[in-house]
Amino acid sequence: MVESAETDWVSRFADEVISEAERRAPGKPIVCASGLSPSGPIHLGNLREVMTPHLVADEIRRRGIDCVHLLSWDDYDRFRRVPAGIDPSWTEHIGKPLTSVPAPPGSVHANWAEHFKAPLNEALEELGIDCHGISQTEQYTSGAYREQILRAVRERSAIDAVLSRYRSKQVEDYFPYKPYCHLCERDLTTVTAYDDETTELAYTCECGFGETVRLAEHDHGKLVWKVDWPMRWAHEGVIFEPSGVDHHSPGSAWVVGGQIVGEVFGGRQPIGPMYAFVGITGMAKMSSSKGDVPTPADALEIMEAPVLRWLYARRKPQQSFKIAFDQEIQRLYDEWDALGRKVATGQAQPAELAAYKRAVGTAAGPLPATTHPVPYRTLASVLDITTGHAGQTLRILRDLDAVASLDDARPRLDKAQTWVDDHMPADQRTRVRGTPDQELLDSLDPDARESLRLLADGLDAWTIEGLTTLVYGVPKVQAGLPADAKATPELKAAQRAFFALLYKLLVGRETGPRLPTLLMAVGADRVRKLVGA
RNA sequence: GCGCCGCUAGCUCAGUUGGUCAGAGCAGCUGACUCUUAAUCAGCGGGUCCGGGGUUCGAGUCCCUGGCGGCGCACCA
Repeated sequence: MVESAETDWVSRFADEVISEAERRAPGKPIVCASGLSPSGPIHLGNLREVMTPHLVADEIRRRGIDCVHLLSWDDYDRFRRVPAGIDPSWTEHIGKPLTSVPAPPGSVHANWAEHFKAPLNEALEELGIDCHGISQTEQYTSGAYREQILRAVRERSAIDAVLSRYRSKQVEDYFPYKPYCHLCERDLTTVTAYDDETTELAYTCECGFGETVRLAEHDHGKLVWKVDWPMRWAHEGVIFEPSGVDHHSPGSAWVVGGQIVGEVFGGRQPIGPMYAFVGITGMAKMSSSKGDVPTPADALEIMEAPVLRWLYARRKPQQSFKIAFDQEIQRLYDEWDALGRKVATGQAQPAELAAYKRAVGTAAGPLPATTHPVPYRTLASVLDITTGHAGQTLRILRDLDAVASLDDARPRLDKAQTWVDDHMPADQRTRVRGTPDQELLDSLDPDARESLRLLADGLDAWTIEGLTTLVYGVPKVQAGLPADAKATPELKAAQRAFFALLYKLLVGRETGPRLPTLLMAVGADRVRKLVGA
């Protein structure tokens, strides 16, 4: 399954990761990692956190090298704030681990963290991303990190020294471990004493509770983020883990972590590219109504998994890009189909080919594809005018592109349907008139009336091709020209005028979807009624 | 204050370790199809690679320095 030398960014990282892994941990499976906090919806920007290591891990696997992709769920992080739209009573949970906070009202999930993990896990499945989830709640509460915690606490002055290099205001009594209160579950605790010999730790909580525990057997707290992250690098032996730009400033987690991992945990910082943000276009409707940003699941509602993978694979991590929820998606799909044709005929450039292969499948095999991929813009147009009516849709698609059954056009057809329903701009939507525009009909001159009668009389030619000939032919007949007359400027003008009249009568606008398709979708009887015949 | 990213044809972007690197797609223009409509096809791209220095035989491609745009950090995650 090893492909010829692919020179894209994924391949280059894979090269680097493989050789680095041989130096650091020869013979062991290579570890790539992602980390996500399920504090809210996991959006498309967060997907880069998973997609980037996935692509690299997948490339490594394609080369036949053992590789694991860990997904650390920071579900032991504190619940920081109640998002807009959630019952204000959730305020009482602020400070608790995300796994100890009740899920939003109406959720079927056990707690806040699970509620937001579930949809992402489903999306990852659909995207063919194979990774191993690790719950930090389970890790911390099972004592998996106990040695590392003791080590960090023992070395707290060293950690403090690293952090002070970047701090603008100094802190007193730095302590890298935060206990969750045993009474109220929250982290409003303050460590008041610690004995390095006995590991006895005393804390008080804002709720009034206080106690002394032995850290060596205490599994109810966590290392602060800037220590937690490097601890995990060392603990898991992570070789590759990207992170967002927000972690790459001086004093930020990536920077201080790189020093702490070695000085405190005896490990090494992973190879870790910085990735830029992922933007969105055309989500006015959703973001305003739902009050949040689109998720991978939202994207997968309107585009197939390979296309979404392609967006992340074609751009280098440090390059920002936008995901289209507006009409741009049609252009995107055109580009995608064109790339598919180039690949099929061997015309694709090496980097294009690499991105394409990463998009359509993984080391485990190809992802589901649409058997008969009709252009997305065609699907959108057809679904718009048929309003999703299956029989009409099939009739038109069969005539248009020899689609044998709607299933052949799926799942792309379903994605386009969702796009039309949820994202197609209202001003582009086609609304076939319910009743004739009597005022307009009454104002028509004899020539125009004649043209409509000719159209109505010719509607028996009930195929796309027949209707095409008909609509172009009516003005010719009126001009006394034969049906196969060559187009002249005058004739073209007449045709355009005729089309405009039909659009006006059928959809109330000067323009619209191609007439043959529109006529077919509207149906002969209704067309006759609307043109007053 | 510190720092990161970007700035290449109208738009979106490709351009591995410096040497056919000045490119692609879209838009646009021209033309074809009995078809100038929101679904077709073919042809057409000389743009100061943000500006200014420098290194080099040679720099979008490295260094320095200005500019513009986007973003981040110092307390927390």
